[in-house]
Amino acid sequence: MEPATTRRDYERELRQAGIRITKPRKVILQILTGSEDHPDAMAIFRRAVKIDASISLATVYRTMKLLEGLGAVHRHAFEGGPARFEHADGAHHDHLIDLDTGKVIEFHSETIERLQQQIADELGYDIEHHRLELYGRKRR
Amino acid sequence: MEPATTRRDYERELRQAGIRITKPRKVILQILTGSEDHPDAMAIFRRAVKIDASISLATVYRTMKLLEGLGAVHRHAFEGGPARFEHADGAHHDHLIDLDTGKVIEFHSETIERLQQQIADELGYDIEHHRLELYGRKRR
DNA sequence: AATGCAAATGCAAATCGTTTGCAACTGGAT
DNA sequence: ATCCAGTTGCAAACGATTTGCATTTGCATT
Ligand SMILES: [Mn+2]
Ligand SMILES: [Mn+2]
Ligand SMILES: [Zn+2]
Ligand SMILES: [Zn+2]
Repeated sequence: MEPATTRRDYERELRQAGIRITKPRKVILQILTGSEDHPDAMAIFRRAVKIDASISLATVYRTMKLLEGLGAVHRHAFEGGPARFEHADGAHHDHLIDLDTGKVIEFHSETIERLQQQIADELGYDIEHHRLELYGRKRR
Repeated sequence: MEPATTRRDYERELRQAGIRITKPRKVILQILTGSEDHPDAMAIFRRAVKIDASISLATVYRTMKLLEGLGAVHRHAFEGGPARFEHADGAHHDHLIDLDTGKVIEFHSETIERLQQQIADELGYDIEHHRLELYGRKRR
């Protein structure tokens, strides 16, 4: 049977956007698509250095900005820390951040999404994007 | 008739929290309670200097942190810019940011709030606080 | 396979928003 | 009026991110 979703081919996408596939970009894309967490630039950099020791942090930042512009990654600015990233594969979701562990849990509510639309409608706005973050602690 | 809501007396609150009412704090509180917008530290500083030319930006930052800790102000980290503040008087609300003008529009949905609770419940979490920001443009 | 050149890189320095060390200065309790 | 811990202004430090620039590299062209 077929996989439920086809994985995006980011290198193809970059190429057809007229952007060069360089070694650092290959490495960073590989890290991004191979991770299911939300690493920050420094974490991506550390992982990248293991694959290609010559990569610089500046290039990680430049690449994240490039990929964000192409819609290939999402940037999150959770409270307190540096920006964190995730590949833009997969469906939209929002985040619950565990204040004790820093763990990020993904969730999605179609109802909330609809209500957001409705609110924007009533205010005469079109939503470009939004951000819903819940900060909490495990109940015990 | 009485006003619908009684305005908080921040100076009293500070005093009873064992915190000194200094001149810079008076000025900053006056600015905060007298504003209905969401100024950043530099904007607060500029307004403060007009009232007392000796105030420093460092004190604005220190005071904002102090007031935030006391629950007297809320800090927002909207996309792109520096942190912005508003006094914590009034009821909870979320924000719609106009991407063209930077204008911040407040809204509230009891239904969304309830759904957030429900989601956290199902994930076994207690929400400490949350952040819902809509970024959009005026429909035309 | 060699050439050419704009695009991309690494490095270090710069920038931005925010925080902090420290000596001088109050607020407010006595 | 005195006292002293809390608070201030200043400048320097900070962490995250961006940028200038000389060098390297992808890749389109021969
Ligand atoms: Mn996610
Ligand atoms: Mn508000
Ligand atoms: Zn959402
Ligand atoms: Zn809310």
